[in-house]
Amino acid sequence: MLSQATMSQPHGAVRRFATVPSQPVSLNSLFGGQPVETFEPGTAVFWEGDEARHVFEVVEGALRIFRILSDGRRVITGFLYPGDLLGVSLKDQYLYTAEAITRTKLRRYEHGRFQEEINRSPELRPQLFACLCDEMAAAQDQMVLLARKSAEERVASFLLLIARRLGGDERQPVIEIPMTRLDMADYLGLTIETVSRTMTRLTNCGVIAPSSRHAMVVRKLGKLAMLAGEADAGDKDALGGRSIQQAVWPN
Amino acid sequence: MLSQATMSQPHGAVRRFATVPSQPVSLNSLFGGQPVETFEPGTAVFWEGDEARHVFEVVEGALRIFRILSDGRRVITGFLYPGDLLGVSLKDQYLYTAEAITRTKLRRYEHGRFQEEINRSPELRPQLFACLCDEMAAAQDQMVLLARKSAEERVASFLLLIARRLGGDERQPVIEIPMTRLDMADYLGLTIETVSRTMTRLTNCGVIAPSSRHAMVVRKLGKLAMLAGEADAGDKDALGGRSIQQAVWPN
DNA sequence: CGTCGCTTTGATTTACCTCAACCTTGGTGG
DNA sequence: CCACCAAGGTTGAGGTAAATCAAAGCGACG
Repeated sequence: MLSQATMSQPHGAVRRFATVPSQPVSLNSLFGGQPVETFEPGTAVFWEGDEARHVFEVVEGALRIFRILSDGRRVITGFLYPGDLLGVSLKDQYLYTAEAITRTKLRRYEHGRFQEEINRSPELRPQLFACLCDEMAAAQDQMVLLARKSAEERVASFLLLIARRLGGDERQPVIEIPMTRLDMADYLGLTIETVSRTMTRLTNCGVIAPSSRHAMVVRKLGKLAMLAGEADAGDKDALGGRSIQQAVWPN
Repeated sequence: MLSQATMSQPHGAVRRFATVPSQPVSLNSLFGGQPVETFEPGTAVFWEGDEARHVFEVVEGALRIFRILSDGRRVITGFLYPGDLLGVSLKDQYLYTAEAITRTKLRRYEHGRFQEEINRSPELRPQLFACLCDEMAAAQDQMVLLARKSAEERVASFLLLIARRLGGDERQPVIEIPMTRLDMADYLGLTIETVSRTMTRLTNCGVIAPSSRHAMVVRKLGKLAMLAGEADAGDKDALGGRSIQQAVWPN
């Protein structure tokens, strides 16, 4: 819904679409001429295993990217927002399904031509490379979350990610959560019940204050960061910087 | 980076160092002229947060790639073997620590020059791109494993990955496992005890037969694949192919 | 106003973790 | 050559976080 972009997320691409100055060639500007296509909530843009014919740019809305195990277990490997690119990872088949969460608008670019453009432009290449690296970094964060974090830390990490993404630097950001509890659960490797209980607990602690089912105010951003287990911890607002290695830490 | 890439499905590119034909320019051939450096078991090649000055090629041995949470929890995000590249992922800081598991030999390339070479060569570029994509695919497999698989499925998946990697197509591959149980546990998001118990169970079922602490024979590859929960399931030998889209599929 | 999908809350179960003891292996030195 | 030791690995008993099972609350929409 909101049109801000940038959050290194699996499959995402970063890049701010809205505020492109026009002259400089950016990845997103590539899509400028393409017609906008609309996808209703719950509809798939493509399926895992489909031949990978296009690259997409998210113009508006939100999508989930997921894979499904043979017995139905679903794993959401990422969410996409305006400005993100979709389907860049090549191979000749898509390796995940992409589905619209809200009503979503996309621009499409033929895969081969996309590759050509990238190849041709020495400006675009490093941008794409940087995108992939952000994506890789996000994937690693997610592996850390899934491998070693508790339910509370997972939910807190998720909310924090969203808050930083579209809450900007505000101390008590209002955040929109377009996805359902089931989406969150499948992203965080939990069940809906556990997600729900954890959110309730966060509410009772005064860390968050829900305004509707899909929106809330983060009242204690610093506390949320602490709960997320990311070692930045400062009580007020965290500096986005990835702070590393402090083996021992009070607080 | 290119860390866990190799572990998944050899997409061909950049893999195996040994079988490079010599004339054609390959990513690995770039490192040809560089001197070989040796790292003793347990020593770090670089630390998370270090300024990313070099890209490395693994010539011999095995490494672990990991991150550590503030309270000491460790997550191994990948293992590297001969032919793999390390540190490709840019940013200006390494975002994980790389440590030798066995005595390891590496070749080093200065980061900036590596970038230049890549930029210059229209042959190398797609190779690097393919590498990153393999890596991304592997990261996603790992997310699926961590988010939704049981302990048994995790261990089975891990053994299967190794078996396919260095066991070739044999039906009862002999596999070497250079890492300790703790490494496996931190890679699979489990504890050593659970890994140990699970391996014992697999042994009792006749699926594997340990020959030493760090080597074993996989006696029932098909069964292992089934236990790994990867939907290939066939009772005999699985076709390495990634089977996809089972949304609706009798199997 | 009733129905349907999503969410919350509660009671119970369970897979995995934790704690603790013991066993194996490989290296070292007497 | 064997006794000893330390590090890594296995096995067992018990605890717990999260899953599962079950029931109700809450909106939105026809």
